[in-house]
Amino acid sequence: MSTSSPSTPNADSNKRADSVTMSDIARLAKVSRPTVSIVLNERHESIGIAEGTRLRVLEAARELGYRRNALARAVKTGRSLTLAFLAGDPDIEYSSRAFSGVLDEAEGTDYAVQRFRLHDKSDEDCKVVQHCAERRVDGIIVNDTGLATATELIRREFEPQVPIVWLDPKGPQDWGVQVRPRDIKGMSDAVEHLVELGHQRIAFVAGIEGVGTGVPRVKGFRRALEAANLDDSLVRWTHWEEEKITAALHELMALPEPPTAILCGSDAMALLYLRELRALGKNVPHDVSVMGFGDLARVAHSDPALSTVRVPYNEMGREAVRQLLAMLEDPEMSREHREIWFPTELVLRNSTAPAP
Amino acid sequence: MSTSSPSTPNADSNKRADSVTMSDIARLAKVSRPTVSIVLNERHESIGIAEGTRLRVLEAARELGYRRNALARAVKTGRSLTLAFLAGDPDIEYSSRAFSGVLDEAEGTDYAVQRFRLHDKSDEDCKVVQHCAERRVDGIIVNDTGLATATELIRREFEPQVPIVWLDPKGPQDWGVQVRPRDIKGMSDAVEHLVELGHQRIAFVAGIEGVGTGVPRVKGFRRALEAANLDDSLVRWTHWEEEKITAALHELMALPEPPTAILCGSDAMALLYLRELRALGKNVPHDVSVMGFGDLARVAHSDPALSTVRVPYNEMGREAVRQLLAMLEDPEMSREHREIWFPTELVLRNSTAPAP
DNA sequence: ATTTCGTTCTGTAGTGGTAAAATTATTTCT
DNA sequence: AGAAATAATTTTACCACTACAGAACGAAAT
Repeated sequence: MSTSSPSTPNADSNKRADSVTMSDIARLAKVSRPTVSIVLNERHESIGIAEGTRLRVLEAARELGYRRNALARAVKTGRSLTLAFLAGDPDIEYSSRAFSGVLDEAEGTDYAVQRFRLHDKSDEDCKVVQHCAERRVDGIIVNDTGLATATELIRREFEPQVPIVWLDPKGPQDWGVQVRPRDIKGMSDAVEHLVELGHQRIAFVAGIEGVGTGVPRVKGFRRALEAANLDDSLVRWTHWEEEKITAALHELMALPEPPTAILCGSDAMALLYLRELRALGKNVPHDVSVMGFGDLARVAHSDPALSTVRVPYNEMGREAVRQLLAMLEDPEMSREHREIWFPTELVLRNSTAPAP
Repeated sequence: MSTSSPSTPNADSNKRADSVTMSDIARLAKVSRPTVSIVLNERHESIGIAEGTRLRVLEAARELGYRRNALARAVKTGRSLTLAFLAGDPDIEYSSRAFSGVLDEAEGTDYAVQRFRLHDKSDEDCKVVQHCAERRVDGIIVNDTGLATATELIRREFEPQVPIVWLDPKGPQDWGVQVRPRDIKGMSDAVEHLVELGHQRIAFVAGIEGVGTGVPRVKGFRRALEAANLDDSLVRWTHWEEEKITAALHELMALPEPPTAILCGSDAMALLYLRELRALGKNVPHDVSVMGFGDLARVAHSDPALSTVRVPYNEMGREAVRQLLAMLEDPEMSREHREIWFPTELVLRNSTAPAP
């Protein structure tokens, strides 16, 4: 047998440095492995372990520098103590703020968070979702999925086994647990603020017609203007392309009776308009008031500082985790269809002023 | 094939997550469990499985909707196929850009990424690091650790078992694999640019003296000014507090011979100065040139658009993963002390102009 | 026909842990 | 003191999977 073994040098280097196991502790503390398990998981309340033994095990664990093996544990218990956060690129502020909230809330629990990136391209997303499934995550938070196919993909893969929370999903959805901002209310608050300032001609420039956050925001816009008996015809859809966004502004300002206030579908758009209006020789806020939506960190430092509607992404991320944990506690909760609404907040800075 | 009955193979959900296992496939395909393992892991090249058997297993797996259990696999193989990314808050753009690169590069491999948050508070970080250790991650990327204690904590926990890559560590470090930007070169490039524009009085406002990124950047600043035979005395340290940053600007501009160009330790500071200089009635860039450092996404849209030094965080994140994977391939590499330097790039926009 | 060989597959024994039943040790009660 | 009750451990089994030795089989070589 050992006469002609191929001399591969993988004899010991191939094996990963094997860490300390419960068996090692058991040997040192002169107890059985399950005893170690009971002690280290603090199940001695219900099982009963002599104090002396307990301390001996603890001491042995400390001495050997033992770290629990969450993987092995997960195999047996069927719970990986891992949550998945599926979203687009991490350097988009909306999703990173939500993610920050997720980490906030996950901290202090035993859950770790795995980050997966969605692409809105169904074949790549399919792989990501499978990858996620193979990890046996206990719960899933999905943020920022524009594509209906991804939604369906995720649903098919995980429902009803794995609880899912939809964080600010882009469209309406008649199933699952959803955490959403009160976009309608947020926008109508913004309109009311402008109306109070005496504005009569108010425009709203949104993203893609009929899709995403624009829909409820336009609804809020129209609702508030109707309530104030004002013209709600100044809605423009732009597809988020910078040229089209700029074109929309130029078109509005070239109107015989141009708007005295412009609401933007996003903060990014509002920042662009601040610059663009300056280029047009308009003073914000004295000639035109501008408001954004979202309250990105940077809009507090624009010039003028942007008035906007704060969407509490961070808190929403926290809530998503809370919901998930509740569903893990009580599987019955997973079956319910729930929508949790988060209030937005009017943030008034210097880009809004009384109508000229 | 497509006429398979929609019969659910496992009993009603009395048990929590009873997913399909290899045993189920083995039963259906009438082979043993190891055979299934060989087929599904595509080890048939070296083991040898008849094509008919292989297809039968594959078909059975498809029919049952099998998903590999990465956890169980990890327990046996000792590799979790998971990387950890330790950093501060995810909504800091620097770290989220690096994280984006990490995800870019991890995609397409079998590795998933777990995100842990560091706090620069040693007791909380200690818990995080332990948590991370329990997950048996295969490799670790650490970004943005200001505190030396965290560095030491991580080192003690994981070295030399688990390969670590330090992504833009804040201080010098004589061990481990480090991925760093060429701060010195970046700053001296910036100075050279200003010198070419005819500036003679150039100031640099940095963060905390002797700590972090300010150190190499000041070095680059001094080096370039010396080379140009210019005064390098206009260095100010501010501790990153907004009032102190502003105070530094006022102090500089009140000088008998105020600087005609100001280099900032960060983009955020530069944006603040843009606003502050406008308030002082100065025109940027005609009266004063301003440059940032980092190239945050938003500085392209400031007014004027900020000239800055791009730090390729995304690419650095990618490199960190590549380094980690290389170390996992060849454990010998983990022992080396390596520094990988990434070139910065001068990004010239509209906040710099010839000296008045 | 026997040996040799290679392919294809299975049996067995892990991996590190947990759960529950079974066993042993220690009290308590009569 | 002996039985019963209780506490403290251990034994056994299992989780889903992988590694490896070796068995079963047929084909080629002798």
